[in-house]
Amino acid sequence: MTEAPAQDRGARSRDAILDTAGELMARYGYAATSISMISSACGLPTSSLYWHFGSKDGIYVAVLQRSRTELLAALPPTEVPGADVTQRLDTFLAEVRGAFERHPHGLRLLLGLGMVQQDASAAAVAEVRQYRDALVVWARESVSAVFGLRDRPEVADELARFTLRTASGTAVARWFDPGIALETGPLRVALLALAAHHGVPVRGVPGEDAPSHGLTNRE
Amino acid sequence: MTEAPAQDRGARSRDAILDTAGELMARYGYAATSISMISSACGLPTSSLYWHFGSKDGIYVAVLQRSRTELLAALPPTEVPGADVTQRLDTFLAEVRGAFERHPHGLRLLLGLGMVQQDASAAAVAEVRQYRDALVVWARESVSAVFGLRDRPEVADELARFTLRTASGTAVARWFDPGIALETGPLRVALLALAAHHGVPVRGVPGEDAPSHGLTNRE
DNA sequence: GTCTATATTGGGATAGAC
DNA sequence: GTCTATCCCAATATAGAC
Repeated sequence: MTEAPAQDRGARSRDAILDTAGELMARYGYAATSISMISSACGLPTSSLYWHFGSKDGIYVAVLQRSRTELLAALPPTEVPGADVTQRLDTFLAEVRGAFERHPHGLRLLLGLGMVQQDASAAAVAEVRQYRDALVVWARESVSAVFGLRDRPEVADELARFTLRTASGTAVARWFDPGIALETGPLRVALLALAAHHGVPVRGVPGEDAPSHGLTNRE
Repeated sequence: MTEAPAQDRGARSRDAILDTAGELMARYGYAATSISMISSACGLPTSSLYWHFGSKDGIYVAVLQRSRTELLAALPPTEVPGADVTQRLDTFLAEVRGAFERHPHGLRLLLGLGMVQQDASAAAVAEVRQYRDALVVWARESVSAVFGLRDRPEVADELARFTLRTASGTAVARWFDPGIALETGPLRVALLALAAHHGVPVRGVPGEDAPSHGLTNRE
């Protein structure tokens, strides 16, 4: 048991490095996170970090890649089940809220590391953009499925942007107040109103209040 | 004319330092912006920076202070003129959009510098929070005036948070796409729907589409 | 794959002439 | 108030034993 299962040692160290690096970079940002911080936080010498990832930049790219993979896997599938719009919307929002809760690092990484431009390599910048793009595509397809917008791509775009802006803004607010959760209640009302505003058929038309499915999420 | 007007030299240098420091810190964040970067960008030696501000931290605090003052001065007053809700809302959103456009650094600074915690002094952290708090108070009072919510503070809180989340999220999106503007059109629809959802009397009740005042702001 | 030790650059900050 | 020159240290990165 103390004898590590053969060559797993390397993989476990790799994961440990990524864990602590992700944690620190999400908290302090890329530039403010030093190799020695990571090293002392995870217990491995700096040379091990370099052996595994080659450079600080390499660590950053690897952290982003893993975060992207995990977050996308945690996000609800773009084919949302449900009979009508409000049902699908509630399912969708509940899952988004859950993913946002369980993976607080994703957006933080994009925020803190997004400010790179200068010292980051081309690979790093590319990975940041890919992360962002993946979220945009996911959001567009999801709202498209929820509201049935296959033939109204501009509307799907607008709703997706709106959802992502809210999520990003909440991630920012979280810096000041770590306890803050994604407020799906107001977002729900807003998305339904926006859809209706564009003439998208919605059963629970605004005017009559939306039924509270226990999703109102006010403190 | 080449002879500087007496003792103004110092003040002009001070402003120049704050200008370039603000620019750089908004772009790269606090940690990634070095003294030498600022020095060579504004043409003054590092010793001048230290003479004026004492430390990198001092520069940061001064930048934040000035940005806060300027942004708050540029934001619309919390007493919004207008006969009915939609009129006041349109005025309000137009001014917010304008301020957001003309002062792109404010939120960027809060984002990039917000990630400080570790190397920033207590004064710096305090200034960040004061900046944030000032924006929160302004937003709350503004929406309160727009929607007439003096007796519904929780509703004013929710609308204010929602507005700020959207603005923050847009500031984040701007990192990837510098051209992006605050989308007041969807925000307008959302705020009206949220108000109506809470039973706040609104003349242009949702269901009948809101009149486009040329504010729809879709690309 | 992991360790100790180290090379080397660039960072923040200061001294002191002008 | 501004300049040149410099100190000190932390940061990235590498060498080579184990």
